[in-house]
Amino acid sequence: MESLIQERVMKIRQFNRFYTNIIGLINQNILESPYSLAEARILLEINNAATCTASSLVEILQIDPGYLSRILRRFKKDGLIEAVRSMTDGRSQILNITEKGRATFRQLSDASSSQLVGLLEQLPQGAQQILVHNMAAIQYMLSDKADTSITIRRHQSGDTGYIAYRHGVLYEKEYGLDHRFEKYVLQSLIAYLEDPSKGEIWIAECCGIIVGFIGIVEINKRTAQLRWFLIEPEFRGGGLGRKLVETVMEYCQQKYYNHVFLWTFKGLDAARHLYQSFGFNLTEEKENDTWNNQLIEQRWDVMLNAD
Amino acid sequence: MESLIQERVMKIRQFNRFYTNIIGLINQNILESPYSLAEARILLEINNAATCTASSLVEILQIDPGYLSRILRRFKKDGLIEAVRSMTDGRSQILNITEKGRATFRQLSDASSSQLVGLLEQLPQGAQQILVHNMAAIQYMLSDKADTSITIRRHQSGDTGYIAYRHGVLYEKEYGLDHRFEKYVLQSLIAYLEDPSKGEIWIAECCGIIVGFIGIVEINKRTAQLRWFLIEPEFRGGGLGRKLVETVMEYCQQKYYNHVFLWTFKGLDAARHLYQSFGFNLTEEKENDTWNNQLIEQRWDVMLNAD
DNA sequence: GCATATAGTTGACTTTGTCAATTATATTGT
DNA sequence: ACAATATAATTGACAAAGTCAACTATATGC
Repeated sequence: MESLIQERVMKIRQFNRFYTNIIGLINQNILESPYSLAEARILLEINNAATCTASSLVEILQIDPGYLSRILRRFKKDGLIEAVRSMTDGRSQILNITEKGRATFRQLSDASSSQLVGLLEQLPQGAQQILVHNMAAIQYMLSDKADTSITIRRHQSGDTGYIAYRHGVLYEKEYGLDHRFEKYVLQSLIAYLEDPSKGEIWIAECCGIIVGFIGIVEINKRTAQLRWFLIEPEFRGGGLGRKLVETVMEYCQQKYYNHVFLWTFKGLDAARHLYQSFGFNLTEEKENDTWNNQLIEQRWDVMLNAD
Repeated sequence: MESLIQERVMKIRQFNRFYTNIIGLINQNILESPYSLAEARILLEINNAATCTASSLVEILQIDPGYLSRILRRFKKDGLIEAVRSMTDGRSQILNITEKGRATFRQLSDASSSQLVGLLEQLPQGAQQILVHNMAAIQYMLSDKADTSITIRRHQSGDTGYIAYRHGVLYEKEYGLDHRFEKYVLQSLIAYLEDPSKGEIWIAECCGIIVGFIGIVEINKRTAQLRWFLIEPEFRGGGLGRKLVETVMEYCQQKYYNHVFLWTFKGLDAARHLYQSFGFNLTEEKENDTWNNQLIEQRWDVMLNAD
């Protein structure tokens, strides 16, 4: 566990070194201009901000006030900005960009844009989109307002396909199951879609990505089968499984099912503990003869008290 | 089209500003140490490289030779590195990190690691993984050795689920189709999985991400139906559709199918042109009565010459 | 073996950034 | 009302970071 986070840290640091170079590359043309990186950054801020004072720049850009003062003096001398004393506070002065300043800013901006366009054009359209999307995801996750909690929602279009997709990929990797298992999962999902009112699917999402799911289908008025329970490997061991089973069991109570069962494979210790803690008992074991003879299937049942 | 790339450039620049701050945050503790960022970077390079000379550092780190020389002098004085004249080239000297240098490096490294651990620990395990994964993807796509070409492969476990998933999501968004359509797609996929030898699925991937697919199923010895043809919106208009249809048509020739047909929806002009260019003719039109009465379904057929 | 190239160093310099002191205005508590 | 304190912006003095050209020593090509 400790080495897992160390590995991630290593990868992030590697990315940081890599991306520092990329940023350096993109900023190169600014370094070739008569303005420094800091100056360009200041001009950008003055250009974009509605109202801007030296002290607000100090705060936003974490820059030394003295240093800033001199840069602003140069900007004024060059006619890029104008400073007018604030009406409400005689100490501070509002910084406004001039037409010339705007032009200069645009020039700097265009130069670094064309650098970026060059970088993007080496990628096909779709890959560009993926790149930008990945950046947005990183930005979101590292921003303080990121909601990295796991949310659970009901079924939406495409979910059944996604469930089959992840079952296919993960059960092949973990148990060597092939297309026959894939077909079996698809069939079970069709049974649900025949009459969605006779069942439900819950999808757990984190940062817009599906990280786990669970479902229930009615077998008869009092009996329901728990199905399609899967947590993405990276999200296991964090209590998400318990949360999903809880959600299902509550639903069953509401629907007055007094008997719930499920089929699983032998050997999943974490899952066994989870089922046991909800009162499930092992009721049947059989060798799997269609997908993989090594696998032992287990049936677990629980009776719910009417209360 | 032009504004699309401009928008991406804007987003990347925003990410760059954001990430520059993140990197600054992580490097903060190095700035608090008696070594500068550049010095830490140099020490890292000497520590990691098998053999290292001043000139190799100049090239890797793009640093001024004079500046580097002085930094190395200080490192030698502090006992962090040792320089021995190269056997093979009397001009250059091999830089070796000493035990003390390694300790110093580890200290700097640990400090910035702990900063990163703090950042990571605000995220759940799985989200950490997603973050690192996104970074790796960016790094891969922007590196010169990135293969951003689109590759086409055959069916693997999970693909049918993925096909259903994307159909469900995109056909709901684009045509408002609901779970009944989702079920229809699943059913068609099951028919394929019943006997995978009577059909085939091709998956187009870019940078490890599925960006489109197509399939074929045998109807009888001489007739096959083209199915599950979908290109992710961002990857449309780049010739991928043609490439996929081509792949299918070649397969049909090999299998001696002389008649291929498909069902599609009216109004997809790009698709119509594509089908026509492969010799397909519109043979049937009917209102769709199960999913959406607004939609007109079309059947297209083509006879292949035996050659 | 001479011209040229490369590895590394040094001196002189510019740019970039920091820190404390200073002036002018604003705010707060009594 | 006004003294104490806080904030906005500037300035001088300085330190750190980085650049450039000149220089020494060794290597390489013709």
